[in-house]
This record gives sequence, C-alpha cells and structure tokens, in this order.
Amino acid sequence: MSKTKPSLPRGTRDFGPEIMSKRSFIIDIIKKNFIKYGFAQIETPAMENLSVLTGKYGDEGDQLLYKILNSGDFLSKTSKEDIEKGSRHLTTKISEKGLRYDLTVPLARFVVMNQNEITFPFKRFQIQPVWRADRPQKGRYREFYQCDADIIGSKGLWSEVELTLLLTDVFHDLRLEDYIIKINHRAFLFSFAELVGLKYQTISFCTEIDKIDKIGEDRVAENLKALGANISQINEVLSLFKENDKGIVLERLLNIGVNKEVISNINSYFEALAMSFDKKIKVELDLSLARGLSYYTGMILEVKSTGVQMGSIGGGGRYDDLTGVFGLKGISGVGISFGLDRIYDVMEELKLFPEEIASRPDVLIVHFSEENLKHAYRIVSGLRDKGIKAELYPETAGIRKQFDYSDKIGVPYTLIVGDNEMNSGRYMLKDMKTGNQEPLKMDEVMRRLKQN
RNA sequence: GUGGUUGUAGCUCAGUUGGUCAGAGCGCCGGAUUGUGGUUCCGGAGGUCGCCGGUUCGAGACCGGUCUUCCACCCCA
Repeated sequence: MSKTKPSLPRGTRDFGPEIMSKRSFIIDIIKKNFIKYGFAQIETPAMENLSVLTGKYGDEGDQLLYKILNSGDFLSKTSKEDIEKGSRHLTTKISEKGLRYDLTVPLARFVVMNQNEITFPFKRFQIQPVWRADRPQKGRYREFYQCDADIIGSKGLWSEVELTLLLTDVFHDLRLEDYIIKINHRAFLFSFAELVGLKYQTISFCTEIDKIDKIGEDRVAENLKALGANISQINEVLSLFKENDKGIVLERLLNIGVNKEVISNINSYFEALAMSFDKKIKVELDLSLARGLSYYTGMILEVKSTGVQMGSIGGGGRYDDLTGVFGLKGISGVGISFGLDRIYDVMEELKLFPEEIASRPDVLIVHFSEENLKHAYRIVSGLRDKGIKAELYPETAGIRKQFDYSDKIGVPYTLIVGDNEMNSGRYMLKDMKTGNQEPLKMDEVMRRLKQN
C-alpha cells in the first residue's frame, strides 16, 4: 500500500477544538437572535440539481459553481460530438448536480416545493456551509458558512426595519462594535444608469460604481465615459454620492426622476430606525453601494467592518420575484446573511473573543494510586449528576503530571483524592488560580462548584 | 479563470555570492520534585529544507513543473 501525504483541498480548513469553540460562540449568538426574532430553522442538502443552481448567479456565478460528476460511467451518455462542442456543453452531459452556492436559491426552491405547507409570511433561518470555486484569499474561502434569515411573502417595510434591528442585536451581542451597515436601493442605481445614458448597461454601470472607494472617482468616471456615458451627468451622480444631508439627497433623487414611492419608502425606513429602540443603529445610506446578487430588486444592504480590512461580513436585500424562476409568481422576500468565517476573522484580529468560551470542565479530579482512582469513580459521577462538568484523570500518574495537565486545560478547580481524603471523608478542593486549597466534605465541594 | 507572491522542526523565524547551514527561540517529552501545577535548572525527541524533475563535482539556496499561502483583477460572505 502506498502512503499518501494527507492534504486538504485549497480554500478549505479543519477546525480544531479552540477554533470550534469560537465558531460556536458566534453561531450560538446568531441563532439565539434568529429565534428571538421569530425565525424558524430549516436545512437543505449540500447538493442541488444543477437545473436549480445554474443561471441564478450570472455567468460569473455559474463559473464558480462546483459541479458533481455523475456516478458510475459518466461517459456512457456522451458522444464524440459532445466533446467537440466544448466543456460547457459537455458539463451538461456528465454532471447534473452541484454544491450549493448560497442559501437563498435553495430557499426559493424550498418555498416553491413546500408552498402548500408554508404559512406566509414565512420567516426561516438557515446556518449551513456553501461552496464557491473562487480563488482563495484572506477572508475568502471555497467552503464557508452563511447564516441567513429571510422573510418570504411580505412586502411591508417593517421587514427591512426588523432585519436591521436583528443585525444590530447580533453584532451587539458579539461585542463587535466597529461596523457599518450600508444600504442602497436598486431603483436608485437604475435611475443613475438611465441618467448617464447607460439604461441598457446597468450591470456594467453598477460594477464601475462599486469600485469608487477602490480606484477613485476619476477613474470610475473615465471608465463610465468609455462605456458611453454622458460626462456631465456622471459628475452629477458622483456629486450626489458625496452629499451628506439625507434630506437634500432624497430631494435630488426625486429631481432626477427616481420613483417617488421608493424615496418615501427609504425615508420611512430611516424614520422607523430613528424611533427609540434603545439601540445604537449604525445604518448609512450609500448611493454607491452596488453589490449584491443579481436577484435583488429593492433595498440592498451590506455590513462592513470598520476595524479590519476585510470584505463585507454580511449582506442582504429585497428580491421581489425570487421564486418566479421556479414558477411561483408574486412572492416578495427580504433577507440578510452573516458571513460566519469573516466575522470570525474580524473578531480574531480584533481579539474580541471572550477568554472563558473554551470548553473545559469545572473541576478535575487528581489522585495518587489505583485505589484512589477507583474511589474517585463514584465522586466524578456524583458531581456530574449535580450538573457539574467534572473530569477524572484517567490513569495513575505522578501528581505533578496531573497538575500540569490541569494547567494545560485551564480547569479552575482540582479535587484531590488521596489516602488522607479517603480516610477523613474530606476532599482537598484546590483553586488553581490562587493555589489555595481546603479540605471539604463532599456536599460542600458540590456547593462551591455549583457557585461557579 | 489571468498575473504576481509565499513555503525551512508542532509554532514564529535565522540561514550571507550554490561548498561542515540543517539552526535559534517558544512549545513538546523526561528528570531534579512518588501529596501539589504555573518559576527555575538539567537532559531528550522532531525536519529526505512543500512535492517532482533539471543544471552542477556539489542545491535549502539556481532553473522548470506542481501543490499551498497571500495579493491584484473578477466577483463576493
């Protein structure tokens, strides 16, 4: 048998115990808040039929889809012609499933397939990995977790407000304060594109607009001009981006022909957030925000860390007709997504993880002999029955070694079981931080440990 | 997918123009100390220098390929 060196596919990672306790810390907070806001959890398969996935994320997205080779003799249904027609065509012959690319399209499929069982508005959350055949970088992985909350089948503005409050609560609970929620509306972008004369190239227009903080206004203006945009109108749009007064911005938007209803919606959204919710809400209207998947049609939103150089740590928006592609018309939805892995990276870099989240027992029992060890069987079991996280050093060993181990795992207390203790019925409970120890009866030991 | 970048002990990194350059610190294991850890002291184990091939009398250092890391483009959580 040949020995192979173990390795991991590019852009994927193992998560050891310390990393997992931190990831769980984040997930638990997100999940707790999802539930608090009335969302119910669902899960969907890692793989979907390619017919569900393809064409939903644009050409770029299709390229980033992981396709699964058909089982068995995957060439049996292909001909020489299929190969000659190129890889794109051939793919359809040898692969019919793919790994999920996000959680929104699977949700749309789920809603359509279960429309008769679902009560609308349908509020669901989903925390699962997704896969993209992207080139990995810092904060960019080929396998990563999304934590989505969506409200399907409601057009009310309260949904947007509620999701904004939810975002705020989660970041507050994580103690991650250096972030900003940027919002924009697709209708604004469409109007801008029309204004500069790129009505039929809105995608290209948005792509350029999105690069403003990266390459600067001047180069964006150049690029737009190259696309055929009118220079004076470009300048008008760019100046609008810099306007800080929200009232003036909304007025100017009205002047350039943005739908009145959309403007009043945005206005109502900010008015709602301005009400006292006893929270610091960090939302900012950013007219140059042009990202988001191709299916967003209304408000779009992105969460940026202001403390760390990192792509967005969350995003979301409203999609008026997500289920339309699967034959269910007239269902509007709005959703947000937390990027677990990026939130992790940000929190790690900012050292925001509390120290006490590592999983460790409350007490470790140490001993001197086989007899002591056996005597401790009942003790450790008794402690556990009281709900105390107790661990017993599993074999006889030097007491020094056992204390060394206690240190390594960071256990706050050790309970010493030796001949003295067995004879007196009083067990030595040692506080590992102070080094103080005290002989105590078992019920007193339990009382002390329960306090912590 | 395109261009560039990185890769030496578990970790962080030294290693001069190819010729005792296979090293340090930390960590790990053992002992000093068989009823007491975090300090100290002593000792020890670990690497075919990412992998494959080439140039050379000789390669960790040079060349090619490949994998990985990070960066830019693209796009995104």
